[in-house]
Amino acid sequence: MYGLIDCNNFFVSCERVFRPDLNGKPTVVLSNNDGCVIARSNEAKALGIRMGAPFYQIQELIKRAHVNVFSSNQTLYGDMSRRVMSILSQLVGDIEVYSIDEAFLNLTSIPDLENFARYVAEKVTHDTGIPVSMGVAPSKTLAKIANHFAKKYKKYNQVCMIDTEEKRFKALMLTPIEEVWGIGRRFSDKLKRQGIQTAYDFTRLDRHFVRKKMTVIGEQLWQELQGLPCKTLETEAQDKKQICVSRSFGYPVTTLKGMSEAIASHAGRCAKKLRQQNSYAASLLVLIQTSRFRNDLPQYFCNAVKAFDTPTSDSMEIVGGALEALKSIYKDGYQYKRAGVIITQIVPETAVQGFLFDAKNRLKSAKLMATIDQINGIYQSRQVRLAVEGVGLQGKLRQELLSPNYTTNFKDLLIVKCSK
DNA sequence: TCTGGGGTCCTAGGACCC
DNA sequence: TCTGGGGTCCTAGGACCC
Repeated sequence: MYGLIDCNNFFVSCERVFRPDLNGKPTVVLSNNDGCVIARSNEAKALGIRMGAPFYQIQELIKRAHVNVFSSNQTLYGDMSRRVMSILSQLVGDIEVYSIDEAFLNLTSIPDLENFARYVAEKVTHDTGIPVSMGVAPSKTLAKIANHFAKKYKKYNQVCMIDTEEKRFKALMLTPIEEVWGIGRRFSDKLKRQGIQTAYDFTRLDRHFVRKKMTVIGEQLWQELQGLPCKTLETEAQDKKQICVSRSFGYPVTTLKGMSEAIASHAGRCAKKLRQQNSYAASLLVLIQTSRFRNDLPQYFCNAVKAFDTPTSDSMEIVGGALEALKSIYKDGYQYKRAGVIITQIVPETAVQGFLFDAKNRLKSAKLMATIDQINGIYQSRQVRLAVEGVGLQGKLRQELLSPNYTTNFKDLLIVKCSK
């Protein structure tokens, strides 16, 4: 059996741990640049605030209903996530960290499953302050559905089990097809046109028909919903096949110098992530864009690829390559809104193919990078970086409603006062 | 004025090989 | 008139996830 544990309204819950006065009050968390809503408390959902709603469009409602608003504090959420996952690892052993707020658990051979699941959920909430829901079922896809019920209906008291055929049928019939994990907009529209409304209807389709229309992915889904597990638990973090850092700017960028700083900084971050998984990259892509929402301004979307003769993880080479690519596509006269760097053709350390005419002292560069990473590791920051990266992203982001880094910065530690 | 960021997998089709 | 058969690798595009 699989368990899926999922933190409720995660980003909002993180803020509430340190601001208990917000419990019961409508609260939302915004994306980068305070652009749109990416997390909502139940009270905010009840007000009709949509996921992804642009912030400026709901200003009035926010004021009228006294909604509490936060900028994205990824440092805080990342740290809270780490705490949740570490408790889960201690209790279960076999876990797959699926996203910042979700994990699959291997619950095979646990005797009193329901009580155990309840204990895990309560323990996480007790130790971190984050409310969670747990779904338990014979496949990951069914565990997702069970989790959904646990979250939606209070009577489940955090835990929903799909452990009999009767419960499975009932759950499938109550699940609209578009809510199934792995069915997005396109497939749900297509299926509905064929009269498929629920997950149950989907399981009644002919297997070969599903395979033909929705590839192996659809076929796997079909089997998982029957209670036949196809997706296994991936307990080891896999190396990334591509690494991407991209950001929208808080304010338009109109100069090559400004754009170079952003690209250099993104490339530097990519290189650091690449070294963290001990990999090397043979190619990167730089992209720059104007705002697609500004029809009144001239638009320009462009990207360029830079290939390396020898796969590298050296920040100087990667940043240099990215800037070279940028120069080949940059044009004056536009208000740029977004820039990004994507590293591709990633190979592990053991599979690096050398280049016959390579003139670079790779040993020396590796030592330098290791030293930089070590220094930055101590402070959990990027204090040491290339000068071309400038002051980095912080100056270009808009984050007007940022909460303190309660758990990662001494200056932001809460002070508890004892009253006499 | 103002609309996020980072990933994965699969398939079809083109280029190329013998 | 008629134009093989079997493969690999790469990329673009589609679909999906949180």
